[in-house]
Amino acid sequence: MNRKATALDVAKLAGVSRSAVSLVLNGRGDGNVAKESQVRIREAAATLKYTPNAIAVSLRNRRSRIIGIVSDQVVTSPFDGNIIAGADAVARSQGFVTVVMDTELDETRDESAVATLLDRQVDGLMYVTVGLRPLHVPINMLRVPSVLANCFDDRPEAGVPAVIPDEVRGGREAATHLLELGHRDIAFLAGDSITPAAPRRIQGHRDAYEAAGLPVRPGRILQVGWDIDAGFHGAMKLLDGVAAPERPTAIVCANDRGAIGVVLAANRLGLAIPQDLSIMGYDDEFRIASTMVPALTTMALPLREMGAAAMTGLLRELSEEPEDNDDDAPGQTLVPCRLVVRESTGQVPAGRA
Amino acid sequence: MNRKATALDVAKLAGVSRSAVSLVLNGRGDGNVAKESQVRIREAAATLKYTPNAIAVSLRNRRSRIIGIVSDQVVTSPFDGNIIAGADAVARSQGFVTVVMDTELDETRDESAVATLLDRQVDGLMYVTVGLRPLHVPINMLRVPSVLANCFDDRPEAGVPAVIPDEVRGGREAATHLLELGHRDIAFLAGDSITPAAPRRIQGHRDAYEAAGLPVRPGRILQVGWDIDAGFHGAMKLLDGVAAPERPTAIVCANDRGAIGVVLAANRLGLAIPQDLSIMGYDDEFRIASTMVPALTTMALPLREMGAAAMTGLLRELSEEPEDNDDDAPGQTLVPCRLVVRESTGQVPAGRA
DNA sequence: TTGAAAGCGATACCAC
DNA sequence: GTGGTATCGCTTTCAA
Repeated sequence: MNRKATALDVAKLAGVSRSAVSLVLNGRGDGNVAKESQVRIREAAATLKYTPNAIAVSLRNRRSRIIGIVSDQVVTSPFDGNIIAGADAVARSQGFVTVVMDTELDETRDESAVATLLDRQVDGLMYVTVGLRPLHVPINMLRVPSVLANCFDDRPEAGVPAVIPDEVRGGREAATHLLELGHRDIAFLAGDSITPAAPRRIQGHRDAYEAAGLPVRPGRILQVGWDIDAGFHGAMKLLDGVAAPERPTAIVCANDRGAIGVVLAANRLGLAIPQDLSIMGYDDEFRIASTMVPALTTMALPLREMGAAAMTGLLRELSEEPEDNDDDAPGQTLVPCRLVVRESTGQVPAGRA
Repeated sequence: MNRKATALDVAKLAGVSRSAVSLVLNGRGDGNVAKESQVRIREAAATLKYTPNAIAVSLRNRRSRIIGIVSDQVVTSPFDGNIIAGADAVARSQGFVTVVMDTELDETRDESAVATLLDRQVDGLMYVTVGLRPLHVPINMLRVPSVLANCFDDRPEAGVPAVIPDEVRGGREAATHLLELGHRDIAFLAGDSITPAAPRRIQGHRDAYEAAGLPVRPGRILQVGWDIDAGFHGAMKLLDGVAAPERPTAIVCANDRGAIGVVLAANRLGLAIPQDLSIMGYDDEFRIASTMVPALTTMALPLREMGAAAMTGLLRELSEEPEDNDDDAPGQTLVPCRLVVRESTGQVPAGRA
């Protein structure tokens, strides 16, 4: 198997021309090529293990069936890889291949990554980020159909459709879950105010309280950060040395890592979960939330769905392109989060309802 | 900017032929093209924002400057993404682009992923896995220069070079760190016996004891699994209801997640870390080990280095290929792990030395 | 020093 | 029905 077989090799072996080979192997044989020849061509292709040279096909057709994915740090970081997985699954199911380029958070590489991808004649582009955030869309992305996943254009005039999680609703449903368990004094350990996810989740939290006709107790919403130690210290501030009646009966964290910190703190203080304190995470991080002790109730981000939705929209745009109708501009698509109830949340302690 | 500029457009604008454009833009202008024309060509290229069509170049040169990366679940899972990051950095620095295809652990997709990549005319292939493991190398990988990262050929006759972490040494150095702190009764919560990492780390652990002339206490090596709950239950087995003199003074975990479980258990039992118990993780997982409370001492896997080493070797093979000399077959390259000392390990408690 | 021409491998139109 | 041929964009001889 020295060199790959070409269409010409197949044609020779089958005793026909390469045009015939092309037609038959692309399913347009009937009505153009004699049945008999078709069989011979297929046999020849099989014996030679012929597969078309995708590069040549791309050059000829001026489309590569490649979707370029630019990621800020999805590959490097442990987060949000399922966005790419979801996108790739959809792409693959339609005969597309995805090419991922990770800029490792170096924004100066954005344009060059897009340029490289464009030079490779990608048919479309997707930009994926770790964590919801505004994005300064690389100008060259506008040259081909594009979509944003987990981020949105920082210029209002937009133009590039975005698929993002419905964070407000997620925050609302998280709070609602706890309110339904009888909790009234719920603390919220948010990430930071820089990323849009935290304020949106907080907004949802407030919405839930409002819908229940209850006031959010002052000082119950703290922006502490996204890591284990942030959750730990935030929880200590809320719980350590505080008399039981003054303690929140539940803590919602900005993510599962923060929740780990809260559990760590609760363990140290001798508080039982969920009997003394209910704890919720956010993200449903793979093999973190489900394996915690106790297993974490959490709000799962719809990562796969987001990736799939973004890719589906992009591929649709690709196939519709000839018409070039902008009137169905999708703008932002909000994908709902999923509440996953496990063991870390329970009924409010007696006397605190 | 409707269609991208081609070499012909540049040639017209500069008033020369496309051959001249090609020569100049590929650095072989001197001695072939008049200085004056060279300037005009460069100017024309700049004004037209000309960049060569990579697809056409690939077809013509019969090499794509693309390295295909097949991953079992590196993209999807939160682990080991830095192998790809390290590999990509090296590839990019040499003008190559990497294309990642993730099979999501579906081995039946291995061959088709390789075939797809081969159809795209990749110049080389890399297979990357999450966690060290033997790999049934897809047969078609042998058609182009290839390399394995974090895995190794399950058939001894091999042929495909592999870059893997030096797990035995890692286990040894972890144990040595604790022995140097005076610990004599060290427990090892290993993952499972299916993946080769656990037994190798255990081997290193035993080696360290042997080198120190000490016996490993029976029952101190438990294979419990890789997750938080595994570490928790393993630790409870070792610690709960056990009198202080009979408790191990240190616990080494197969990974950082297990260590989280051990800390959780220790907190519940009222044991202070590291005063009562030293705990070590393994992996130095991003924003886990460093943000734990207390911050975890851990054995960092050399992920970036592995990826970089694998890609460096692969690219070298690509450039050497003409000679086709197998005599420098690299076989397996072992990359050392890095001990990261933080707060979870300390001197052995008084009286337990 | 320059430009014309031959491919790289596949597709699709158009005569036959 | 069939096969010749132009074309995609670029590189690289080879004449002029």
